[in-house]
Amino acid sequence: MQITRIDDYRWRVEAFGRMNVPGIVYTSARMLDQVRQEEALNQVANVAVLPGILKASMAMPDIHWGYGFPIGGVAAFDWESGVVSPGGVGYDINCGVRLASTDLQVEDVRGRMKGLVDALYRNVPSGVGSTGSVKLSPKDQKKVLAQGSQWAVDHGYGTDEDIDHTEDRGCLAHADPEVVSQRALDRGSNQLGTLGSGNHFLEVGVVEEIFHPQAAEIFGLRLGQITVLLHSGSRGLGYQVCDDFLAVMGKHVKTLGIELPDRQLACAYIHSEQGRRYLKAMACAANYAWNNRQILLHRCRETFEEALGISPRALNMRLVYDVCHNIAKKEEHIVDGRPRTVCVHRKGATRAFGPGRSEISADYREIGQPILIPGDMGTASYVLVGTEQAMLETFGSTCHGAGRVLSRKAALRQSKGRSIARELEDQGVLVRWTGRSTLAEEMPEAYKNVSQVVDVVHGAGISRKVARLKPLAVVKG
DNA sequence: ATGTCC
Repeated sequence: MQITRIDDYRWRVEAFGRMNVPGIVYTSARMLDQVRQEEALNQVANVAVLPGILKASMAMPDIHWGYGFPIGGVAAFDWESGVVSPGGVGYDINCGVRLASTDLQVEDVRGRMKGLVDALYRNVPSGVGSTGSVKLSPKDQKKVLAQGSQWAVDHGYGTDEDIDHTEDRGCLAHADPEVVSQRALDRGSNQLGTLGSGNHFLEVGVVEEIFHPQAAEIFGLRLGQITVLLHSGSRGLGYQVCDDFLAVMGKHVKTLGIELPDRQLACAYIHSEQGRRYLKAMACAANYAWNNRQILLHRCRETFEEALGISPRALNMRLVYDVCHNIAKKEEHIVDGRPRTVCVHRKGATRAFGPGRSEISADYREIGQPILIPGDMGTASYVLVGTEQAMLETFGSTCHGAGRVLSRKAALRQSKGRSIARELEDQGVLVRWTGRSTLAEEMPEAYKNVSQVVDVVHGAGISRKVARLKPLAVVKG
């Protein structure tokens, strides 16, 4: 594999073998060494072999090894001649992040964080297999899958503004519950309003620095403000949809005569029966995830009010934005100077639409889309804004987080004999968690430096820094 | 990520 430096932030994986396009990796000289040791670069090259891929197989600076496609990967396929692949979306369909602002300043919660985080831990179910308080009839469950966030708001979990400030208004329109397996439906029947485990979290933070005052003001962010950041996905339902369609496509792809460099790249042409069914089922899982995050936000509002003894009005917890970072979407982009309809796979990558795109909430359309980048639980999270450069280069996409550097196993090994909770507390971060090994697997050293990751996408111009948030309290699954 | 092995 030959890798050529383009500039300070871009490296090209030269096309070889059956690659249709080159790979482009957004990174820095410093982080490239970490990437080189991984299988992830081979995965970037593998994706370039798939039929109908346009421009390049791209990777963001938080790239790491994933199922088939790398996490941090962006790949767009021609809508007419290209493929869709469950591995290009990931097991957690519409895993995503939402950020809420409040009218509280950090002084207002000083000395009250312990009570708050205990209440959040009590009220927001977390951990593998956790179940929530929202019970769905089979009929309601299908409505959730078809309607996404709207179902939650219609049932008292949130406001119309929440929907305005959610990517795709919290609903992919082509969702068809009839193509979702009974097993997936069963797994999702009692998990709405639950956090999940692994890297999913609920974080109370404070706005620590502002880089782009105009965008920060439009997004409703100011220094010293208390914020809530939620990271969760489609739980067991999305996992099952992915699993079901990997099996379908694994079989199907063998009939197509596409020679895959990796079986995990199982795919189908977008217009095939299998491709269309996957996209319909994926949309259902995406809608489930938006509904889930909407209910989680509602629980946060209730819990802040209860734990701090304040009114909804005094709290004024408003959704800044909700972004998904595991999805395949039909979008219009300019490719080689002409408009094309494409299927963009963002796997551990965030939409980063620049100013003017009609898909962005009217409140933000002039400045660009808010982008939410969670870091590790001890360091920081970032708010960015989408740019015209992202539209030109990356199909309007950017990074999604810090990205792992240690496997879960390696993190466990390195944390032996330490108290990660104590270490975090010493750094001013209160943590509550469910899983036995979650904190160790998720310790700050298991991740790349999020500031370095963000500096790459900012430096490359595919998004722009708006604000940095510092965690004060974290609930993990 | 995941009822972390139907």
